[in-house]
Amino acid sequence: MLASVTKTESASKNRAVTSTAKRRVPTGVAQAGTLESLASHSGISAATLSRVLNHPQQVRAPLRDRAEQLLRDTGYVAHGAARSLASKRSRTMGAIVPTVDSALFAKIVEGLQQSIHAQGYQLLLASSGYSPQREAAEVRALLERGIDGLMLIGRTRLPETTVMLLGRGVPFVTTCHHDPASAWPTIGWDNVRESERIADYLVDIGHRRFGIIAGLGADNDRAADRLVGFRAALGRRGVMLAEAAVVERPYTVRDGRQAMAALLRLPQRPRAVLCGNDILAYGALQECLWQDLGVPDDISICGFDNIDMAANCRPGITTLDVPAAELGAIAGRTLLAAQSTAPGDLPAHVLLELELIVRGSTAPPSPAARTPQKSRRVARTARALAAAP
Amino acid sequence: MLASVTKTESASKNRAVTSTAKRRVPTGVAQAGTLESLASHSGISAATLSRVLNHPQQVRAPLRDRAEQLLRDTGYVAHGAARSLASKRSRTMGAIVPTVDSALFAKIVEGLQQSIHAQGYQLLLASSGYSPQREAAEVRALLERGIDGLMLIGRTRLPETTVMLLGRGVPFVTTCHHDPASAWPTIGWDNVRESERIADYLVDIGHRRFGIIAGLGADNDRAADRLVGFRAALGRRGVMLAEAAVVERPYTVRDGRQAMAALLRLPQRPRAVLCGNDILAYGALQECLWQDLGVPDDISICGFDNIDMAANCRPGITTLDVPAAELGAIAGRTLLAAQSTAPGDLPAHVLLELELIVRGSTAPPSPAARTPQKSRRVARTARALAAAP
DNA sequence: CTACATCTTGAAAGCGCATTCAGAAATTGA
DNA sequence: TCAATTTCTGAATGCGCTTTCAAGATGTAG
Repeated sequence: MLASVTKTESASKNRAVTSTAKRRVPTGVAQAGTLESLASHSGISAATLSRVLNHPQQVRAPLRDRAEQLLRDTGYVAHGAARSLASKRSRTMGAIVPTVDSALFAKIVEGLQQSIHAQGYQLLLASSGYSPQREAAEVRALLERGIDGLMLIGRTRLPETTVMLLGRGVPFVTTCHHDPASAWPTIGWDNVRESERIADYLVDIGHRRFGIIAGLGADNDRAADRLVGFRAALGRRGVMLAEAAVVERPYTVRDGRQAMAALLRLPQRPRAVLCGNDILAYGALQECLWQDLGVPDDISICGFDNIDMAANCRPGITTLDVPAAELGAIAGRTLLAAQSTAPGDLPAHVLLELELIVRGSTAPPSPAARTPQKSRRVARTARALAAAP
Repeated sequence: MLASVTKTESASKNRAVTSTAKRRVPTGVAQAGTLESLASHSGISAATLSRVLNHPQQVRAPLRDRAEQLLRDTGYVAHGAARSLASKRSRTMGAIVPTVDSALFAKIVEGLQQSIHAQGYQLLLASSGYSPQREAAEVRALLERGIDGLMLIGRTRLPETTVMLLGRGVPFVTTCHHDPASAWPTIGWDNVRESERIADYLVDIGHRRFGIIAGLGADNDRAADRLVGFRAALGRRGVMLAEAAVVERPYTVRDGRQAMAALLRLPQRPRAVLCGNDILAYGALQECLWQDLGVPDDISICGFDNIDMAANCRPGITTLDVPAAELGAIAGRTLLAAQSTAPGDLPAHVLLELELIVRGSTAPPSPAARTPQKSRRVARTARALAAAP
C-alpha cells in the first residue's frame, strides 16, 4: 500500500489440512473429582475440604495439612460454576473495549488483566466495535456470566446499559474520560481540557493556520470531546478555523493520510494539524512526507495517546501521554476494592493528568518554509533514493 | 527517547481524587429474578421457562409467546453459574497469549473473540508473559472457570499443562506453529520453513553478508524456530555466518535498535539482516536510519508477522504476512466445532502458508554502496533536515 | 368412538460447592 | 479434676438452573 508490495494475493483461505488430531488421554492421571468424592475416599468431609480451600485458618493444622496434601495429590480442580453458585461470586471481572486491536486498548486491557490477576481474578473480555448496541449486548452477556465487576470505555452508551448495570448492582467503572458527576467511578482524563492544552501549545509556539483531523465523534465521546477541546482552545485564542479545515475520520493510518491529503488541498494550507489520536497523526505525517513536505518545517503535527508508534517514527510525534497500563491497573484495583465495599460508597473518581510529550513533529512555523525551493528539492531526491524498493 | 522529549516526569501516580461516586439504583426497575420466582408469579413453570430459553421448539407457540413476553418484560438475566452447573457448559472459551500488548496477539485475540461471539460464547483472556509457569497457572485458573475450549500460543510449555488439559478433556488448540504429529489441533505455520523462505529470498537477490536479530528462544518456540530456519537456509545456500552476527533479543523496538547497533559494529558489517519479527526489524531500521545508513541501499532488513507498523514506516519492511485475525477466527471455529464433536475425532491441523510481502526495506546489495561518499552525504543532510526537532 | 402413540407440561432431582447448624473435641479456669 | 468456653468438624441445606420423569393433553388409527 504505502510501498511497493509484491503479494501473490492468493485466496487468503487456509490451505493444507493435514492429518486429524487424535486425542490420547494419558492413563493414570487422576480424573477431576468433586470434593464430595474426595471426602468419601479420604475420611475428611467435603465441608472441611472446602474450608481448607477458602478459609484455611478455620481448620486445625494437622487436618489441614492432610487435606492440602490430598487436594494436591489428586490434582483437584475446583468447579467454578458450583463455586460461584454457592458463594455468589465468580472471581471474574469483565471488560468491554471498542476493539482489542488497538495499541491503546490493548495496553489498558493488559494493565487491567495484570492487576486483577494478582487477586486471583480472571478477565472476561468483550469488544463492542464502537457500537452501543453491541456494547449493551455484551454487558448483558457478561452479566449473565456473573462478573463481579466491569470496566467500560467512555460515556457514550445506551441508557438501558447503565440501567442494567445499576439494577444488577454490579460494580463498574468507565474509563478514558472524566465525569465527577457520574454515579459510578470514572477513571481517566478530561478529553476536552487536555485537547485544549495541546492546541494551546501549538498556538503558544506561534501557529495560526490550523487543520484538525478528528476521530469519528458519533458513538465516541472521546473523539467528540477532543474535537470540542481543539475548537474551544483555538476559538479562545482567536484563531480562525475554516470548516473545511476540520475533518472527521475513523482511527486508521489510511484515513489519517487521506484526511491530511484533503487538508493539503485547501487553498489556505494549514501549518499545524491537530489529530484525534496518534494513529491519525501518523497517517497525516506519512502523507506529508510522501508529498515531500517537511515535518515540522512545513507542517507541525500533533497526536494524542502516545502509543509506541508515536515515539518510534521519524520525526517522533508530539502527543499527550496516556498512562494506559496504569489506567487499566487503577480500574482493576477500583473494581477489586468495590468487592469488599458497601455498594453505597464506591471508590472515587480518578482524574489523570496527561503529559505533553514534545517530539520532532512540531516546531514554530518557520518563515523560510513558505518559499522553500532548493532545500526541498534536495530532500526530495534523497528521500526518493531512500525509499526506493 | 528517540526524539527529543519534553516530559515533566512528575510522579506518574494519579492525582486528583474528586467526589465519591454515589450509586443510585433507579426505582421501578425489575430486579433480576430467578426462573423459580418468575414461575410462581406467572403460572408458567420454571421448567417451561427454561425450555423456552434453551429449546424453544419444545414449547408450543402460545405458551412460548407468553413466556418470552414475560422474560422480556421482567428483563430476566440468566444466572450463568447455575446454568453452567446444570448444563455442564459455560459457553466460555479461554485464551492465553504471552501478552495482549502486541499487535500480533491483539489481532489474534480480536479474531478469536469475534468468531466465538457469533455463537454466543464469551472470551476469558489471560496472559502468560512468556512464562510457562504462569501459563500453567492460568490454564488451571481457566479450567476452574469451566471453559469449554482453550487457545494457546506455540508449543513450549510445562508438561503438566498439557496433562491437565488432556486429563480434563477440554478441547484446546495451539496456534502460531505447526505440528502435524500433535495429539490436538495446531493452527499456524511452520516457522522454520517460512523463515527459510525469507532467508532464501535475500540470498536469491544476491545477499551474502548476513546478520540475524532473533527473538529470545528460551520459552518461545516461534522465535527459536525462526532462528533455526534462518540458519538452515543460509547454511544450505553456502552462506557463511559468524556467530557474532547472530543476536537474540526481546521483542522490543529498543532492543531491535541496540541489536542492529551491535551488528553494525562488526568488522564485517552485514548487508542484510533477518529479524525475528517486525518489532525487531523496525528497531533495526530505525538504528540504520539514525546512523545514516541507507535502507535498502546499504542494508536490507526483513521482518516477520507483517504488523501494521511494517507497512506504515519508511521504507516499508519486507516481511511475511501472518493472517492474525483469520488465525484467531479459525481457532475459534475449531473450538466451536469441538463442542459438538466426539472427543475422539477432533478437527484437523491447519497449516497456513504465509505470503512474502516485499517492501522497500530490501533490495539487491548495491555495489555502489560499498564506498558511498557523495550520495550518502546528500542523504544525510536531507535527513537531518527532515528530522530536525 | 375407543385404544394407543405423540406432544406438552410441571414436579422433582440433582449439578458441586459454600455455609449454617449442631454436635464433638479441645482448651481454659477454678 | 470438672465445668464452662471456645474451637473444630461433619451433616445437611440450598444457590438457580437443566433435565429427567411421569402425568396430562392432543392427535391418530382402527
